[in-house]
Amino acid sequence: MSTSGHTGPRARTPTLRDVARIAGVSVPTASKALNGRADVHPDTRRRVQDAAEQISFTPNTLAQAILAGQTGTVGLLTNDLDGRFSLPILMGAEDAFGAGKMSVLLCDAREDAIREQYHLRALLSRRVDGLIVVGSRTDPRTSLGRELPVPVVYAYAPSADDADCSIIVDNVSAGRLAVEHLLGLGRARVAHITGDVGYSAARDRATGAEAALAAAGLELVGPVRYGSWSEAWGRAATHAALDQNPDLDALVCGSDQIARGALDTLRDRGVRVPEDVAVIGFDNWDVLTSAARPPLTSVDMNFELLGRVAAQRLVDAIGGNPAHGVEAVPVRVMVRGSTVAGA
Amino acid sequence: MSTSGHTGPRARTPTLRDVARIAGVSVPTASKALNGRADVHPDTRRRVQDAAEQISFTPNTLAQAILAGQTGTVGLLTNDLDGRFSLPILMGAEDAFGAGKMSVLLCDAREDAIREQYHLRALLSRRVDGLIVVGSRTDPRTSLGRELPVPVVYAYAPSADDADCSIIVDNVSAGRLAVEHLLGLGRARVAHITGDVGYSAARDRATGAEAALAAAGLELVGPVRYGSWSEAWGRAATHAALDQNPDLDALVCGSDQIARGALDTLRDRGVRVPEDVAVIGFDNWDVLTSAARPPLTSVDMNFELLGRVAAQRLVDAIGGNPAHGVEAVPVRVMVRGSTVAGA
DNA sequence: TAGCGTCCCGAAAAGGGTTTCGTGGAGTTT
DNA sequence: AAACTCCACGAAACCCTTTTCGGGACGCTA
Repeated sequence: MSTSGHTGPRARTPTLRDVARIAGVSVPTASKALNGRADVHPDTRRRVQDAAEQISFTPNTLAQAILAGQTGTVGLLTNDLDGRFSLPILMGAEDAFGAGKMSVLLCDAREDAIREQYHLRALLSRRVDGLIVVGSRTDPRTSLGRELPVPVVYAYAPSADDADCSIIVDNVSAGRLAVEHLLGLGRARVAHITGDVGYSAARDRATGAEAALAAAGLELVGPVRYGSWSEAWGRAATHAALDQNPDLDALVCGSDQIARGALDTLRDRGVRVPEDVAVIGFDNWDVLTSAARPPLTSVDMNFELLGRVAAQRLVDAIGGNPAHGVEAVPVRVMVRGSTVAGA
Repeated sequence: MSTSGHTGPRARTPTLRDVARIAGVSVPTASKALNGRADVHPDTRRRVQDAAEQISFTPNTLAQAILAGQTGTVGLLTNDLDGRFSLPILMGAEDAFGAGKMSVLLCDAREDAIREQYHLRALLSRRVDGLIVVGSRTDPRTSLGRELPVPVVYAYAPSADDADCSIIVDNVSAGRLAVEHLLGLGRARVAHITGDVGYSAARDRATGAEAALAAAGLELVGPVRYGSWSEAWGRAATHAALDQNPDLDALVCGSDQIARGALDTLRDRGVRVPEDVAVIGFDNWDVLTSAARPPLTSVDMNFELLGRVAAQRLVDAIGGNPAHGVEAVPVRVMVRGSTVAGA
């Protein structure tokens, strides 16, 4: 019968008291020695450090947190972990926090208000120092309230309460930049195919696109074609757009998926990209853009930066400098072969 | 200059002592009242509950954890948050833990051993009750060691140490199931295009596919075509396969991306799918499969289940029943139009 | 009315760590 | 030798909660 440590009762994790006993000092002295405080004799400090090393002592962060009133943890309350927006935001935030000494508690509420409340209570009882709430759509969401004991930053989906701090992507700018990129390439007959009109992301991008055209004294070719965020819609709408306006020379597609569908239809109809029609998408989702034929130019919404900015604002708020209102993160055009040949 | 309460110094979070004071009882009595312990007069209990409600008291989980020696948190140490494998595993685990009262601390080591050690120390100092380590490849990884003070479950990438507990996807079965699906449809001339030969996932799937053919007295048409996990390779390899074996009637593609490339090439060459050639992919990545023309049949690797199983094994281990060795979760074929017309 | 049992409640300890403050000893000065 | 200073260490208090245990008040019985 094996009685190896591996299967036997797990050894109690060593405490500062163990370190102090081995080093032959009191617990407070051991604490001071390990934390680099003054008033400890160099020889004593070394003995304590050796003892700590010997038993692989790690200070119990929980005990420290109780004293300090700060846990060094933040809650990341997402609503659509599955979606492609939450993940890069989460990565950016994890990155920004991890660089400091913050740890991230992750919860997925899955768009369920009940579950969100449940997780909120759990996070608060764990005494997180702050909270980032990540939405799954750009449409405003209800605030968690002003009475929370910790600061909150809303990411992607802004809070409906302007007193809250929200970090969002700038969809109007994104639409504008997309069109400006096309205009800069000499295109002038631009059509727009996009997703569900119920999404403010779709409406905002259309607004930006039309504004950029208006600034150049132009208009969209044909109506804004709202539909769904799918390749199938991209294919169907592109057929319709070409049928109605055979002379269009650029397509702004509301998402990379729609753009992929558009590319397929253009290819099927023998329309050359980018020579005859330039195509641009949104989101810069690598798996879709780089594999397309030709590779797809896309507006990168900078989700990871958004996550980092949200984390930074939260750290600021925890430090006593809360921000209020909505802040938009800049976007950028990733140029590939669907707008510039050979790019 | 606003001096509203919102921007002022944040109120100290209420403690059990506050509740006790308001209710006019001692702290222990308040504790017993709120925790449903006996030996509390009903009237007293109600007074305490009212007081707690009144100041939105939430017990400090940290203090409870120090007493109990259990924090109710687990560490999720991923290496490729960006990849499409980690996320569903993470979701499954979050789901399984969240249903209990476990909270998840998320860290991303990004394939960096230094960063992994750093995060490991941070998690241990937070006294997590257990750890799930998610790899980014199916190839075995070095163990974190047997001397850790908490149980560890490895997910996706198994530990090289068989004494550890690892949960993996069954790539051999996946390859076998893919071929069996095709054989069941009456196909007999099956070619295999897959990704980087350096990935055990690619080799294992090929092994399973060849085994299933051998069991039916058949062989692969042409060699296993290893390449990269990209649409471009799928397109190129499909051309090569068709040139060498124009009579093939089924393509097993090592990933959905490769399969998308294959579909494009088949379409370009006027080969009908699934009538002339059936195509099957792996991973069942929705954005790729459902948007394909026709929709792509794919082997679902059940990542979310993998995450849930890993979470369950970890909970078992924390409860004193550790599992050892490697456990594979079952996979399943999601049938769509690329193998069965109209499906 | 003395004694006994119940029912509630609170004092004390525990858990791991940090901080404040007091004290003992050694070394220095007059 | 007495007085003083300074260094290094430890006792005690603290953070928040839970658990154990002791005891006061009360009602009931003999």
